[in-house]
Amino acid sequence: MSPKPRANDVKERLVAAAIRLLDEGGPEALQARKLAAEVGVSTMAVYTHFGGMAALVDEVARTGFVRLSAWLAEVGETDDPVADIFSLARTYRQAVAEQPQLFAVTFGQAAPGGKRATLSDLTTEEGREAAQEGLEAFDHIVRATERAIEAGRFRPADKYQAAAQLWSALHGFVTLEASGHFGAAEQGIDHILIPLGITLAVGLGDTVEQAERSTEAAKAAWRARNRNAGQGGND
Amino acid sequence: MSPKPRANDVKERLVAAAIRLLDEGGPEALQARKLAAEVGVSTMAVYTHFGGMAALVDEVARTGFVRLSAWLAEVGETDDPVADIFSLARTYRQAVAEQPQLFAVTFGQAAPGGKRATLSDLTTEEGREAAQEGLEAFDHIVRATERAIEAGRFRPADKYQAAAQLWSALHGFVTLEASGHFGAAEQGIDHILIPLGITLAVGLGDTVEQAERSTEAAKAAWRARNRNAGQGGND
DNA sequence: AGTCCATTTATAACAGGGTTATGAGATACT
DNA sequence: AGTATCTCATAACCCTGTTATAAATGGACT
Repeated sequence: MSPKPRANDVKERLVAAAIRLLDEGGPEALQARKLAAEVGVSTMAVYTHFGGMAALVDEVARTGFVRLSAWLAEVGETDDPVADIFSLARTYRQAVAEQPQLFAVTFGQAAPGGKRATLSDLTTEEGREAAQEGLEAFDHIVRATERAIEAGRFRPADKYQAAAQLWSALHGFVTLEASGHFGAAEQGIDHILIPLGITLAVGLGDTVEQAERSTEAAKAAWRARNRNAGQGGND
Repeated sequence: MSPKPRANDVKERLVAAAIRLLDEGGPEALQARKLAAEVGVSTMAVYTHFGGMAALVDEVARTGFVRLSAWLAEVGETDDPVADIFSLARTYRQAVAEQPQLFAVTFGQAAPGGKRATLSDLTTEEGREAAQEGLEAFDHIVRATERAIEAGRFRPADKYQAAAQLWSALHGFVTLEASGHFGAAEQGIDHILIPLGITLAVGLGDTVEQAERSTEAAKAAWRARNRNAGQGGND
């Protein structure tokens, strides 16, 4: 509705176009000339707004973290914190599965700039206040872990350390799956991710029975959510 | 001792130079002209021996898997399979910590070619025979897991699925640590990797006491191994 | 030994990227 | 209105992957 685009509207459109081209054509599609053509400006726009391709890619990576956080935020809290952890995991995996190229950049896998949002000493009292963008995603796991501890499902423990364990496992599974291991989608989830979640929950203090019940609860919540959202689930 | 280099000796020297430049200067140092200058040939060598930079990078990635496998193979088998799993994890992490750039390429994080050794359906009976290079590393984890199950430390389970859980967690920790999360080396190991290992072992059927004893055994073995090898441990 | 053929290699050019110099246009403020 | 600043298009520059071409090398066969 704006014939004359606003001042830094170009900036946002460049990032949007970058993500679009990235998803469609992979990292090689992230080219200044292609971006400029897509948005309808010259390559100079990249330099006036970002200073170079590296900074633009950094912004794309940051956007990935923001989207992941937003997605995880949509996972509400129920009275079963372990089920919530499963739901977070499923959502985390779903985000990466839907936009693998974007999150490959976000997780620093293809960023040429090399500068990535480091969470530094997340598990120590100190460096945690230096909360960057990426920390928000981790915080969702931390909070659910905290509730699991408070509810007695997990043994008393440092919530950050316990959450870091869950995050490591989840991130590893998602990364390996995105790299092509673990085969088709449902297979990886049913054969590895869910058993992995049960293993971790039990190892952190839950009972096998309760953990399995929580996976069923999370599955039901997932199905209900997809039905409402009307998303043609690709997994 | 060979004044005149053999025929495809250039090929090996190119890969060696690539790994050297990669470790020293990061992915940006992987340039045809720099490689050629380093080896003392023209850039044509890259094309006669590999067909292009993409294939050369693939070879570098493959070399990473080979080195990882070789390193894991050095971890012997003791009568404590859970301790062996800890030792494998420590070794896996050590390899990545010592050559982060190489394994960033190996794990497909920076490969522009996009073609990576996919392990496909590792957890199904079928696709496992299509054993690629990278499978050897995974096999070490599978075998240790199998022994843990046979020894009664882990509950009876599909060894591939259980090993895939361990691999996911380990790979996730290593990846996140290499990205700068989890802070300094010892911190990440003591605060996250070891507790994560205990959590997984317990979740798979081990007792807390036995799992903790195995971590101590693995620590002792690690110290003894570093003493003998005389490696100035950076972790 | 001499000749032929395949492979390897160097040189030089091409193509496609990121980046920069420069000036024109637009925008905002006085 | 005038001026300063920001934004952007044009055109060039440099660097990197790649390729065309021909020289050189080395082995195989007669």
